[in-house]
Amino acid sequence: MASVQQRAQYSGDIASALLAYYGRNARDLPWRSPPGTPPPDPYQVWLSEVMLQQTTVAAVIGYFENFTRRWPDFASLAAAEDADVMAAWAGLGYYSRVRNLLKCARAVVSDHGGALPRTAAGLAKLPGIGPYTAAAIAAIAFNERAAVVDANVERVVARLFAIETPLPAAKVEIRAATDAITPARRPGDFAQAMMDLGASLCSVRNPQCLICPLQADCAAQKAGMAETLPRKAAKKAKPDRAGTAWWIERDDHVWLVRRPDRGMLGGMRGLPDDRWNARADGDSQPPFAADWKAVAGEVVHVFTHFRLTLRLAATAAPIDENSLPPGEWWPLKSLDSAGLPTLFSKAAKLAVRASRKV
DNA sequence: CATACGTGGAA
DNA sequence: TTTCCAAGTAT
Repeated sequence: MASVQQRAQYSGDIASALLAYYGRNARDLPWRSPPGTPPPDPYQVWLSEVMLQQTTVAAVIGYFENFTRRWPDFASLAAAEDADVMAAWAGLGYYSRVRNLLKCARAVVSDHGGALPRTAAGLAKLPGIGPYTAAAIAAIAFNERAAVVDANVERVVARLFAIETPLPAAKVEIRAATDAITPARRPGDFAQAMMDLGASLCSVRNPQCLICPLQADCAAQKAGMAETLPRKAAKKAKPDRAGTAWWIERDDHVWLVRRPDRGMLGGMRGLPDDRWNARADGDSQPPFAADWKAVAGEVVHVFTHFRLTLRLAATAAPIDENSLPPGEWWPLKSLDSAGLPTLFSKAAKLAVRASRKV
């Protein structure tokens, strides 16, 4: 296998071939500027990169449009109400991202004069910005020659250099190889081109090597092993958990709570529940004594590391306000704007549907 | 280094 | 139906 030093002499060819490909095939995305043109607004680069963490382009586009319309810059986002921003993020997942998004916007305004730091090292000190996002913003918005390594780039680079070490152990080697082929000119276009390539031709399954612009440079293609790279450790099985949520209804309103900042769906609105979690079932204890009736049906929801079966129990009897957990009455007719994460959105639909039948 | 942390689409 | 996994970060 070629050393990183030996690889470096090929970097110009790889970058040139890739940038030429990008010039013809770049996807037109709302947070992008066309290939070879001045960089986009750093605020939009940052917002899109955070939204795109572990999230598909298709899922992000609508959220990006909504956020930039409501909060077009750091100042407006920093001044927004937490609950409004959290609700606008609902459904996108990984909710620590939106908590850190607000922290970051406020830090930019209060500690950085309203503008992002212009280097990857400076960016990486901000909440929610790790090694990938720092490098991506620095390269795309500020033209820094930073090595941008996401899952797409890991796959492309592992194949280019036939790196057979399994992930995550291979990360150090992959990052060095990425750095060696990253050009000083147009590093942002190069990074986005690598990610576009990984998202299209250099896919996990059935890579289209025969029409790949880097085919001539690809060691894995030469060895006939492209589809087998990168190697990864096997995944663990997801445990099954069960829990109960409590549907408390009065005068066409339902009682919603705000979840603790830490842990699952942290900081988001939700139905009161019996504290189910990844390690244990809920305790089935209702928040107060009442005539609880099981709602027909259940919600099955799959999280990253466990599968939850959520049952629903409802009460509409006269309710002692003092016995309710901290929360708020939410009008049933505007439940869509409550910003419920998908688990509770499913549960609410179940409850509403069941009550209509009765 | 391992684990917690969402969601929906594709095969 | 099941499995994989996507522009990762924080701890």
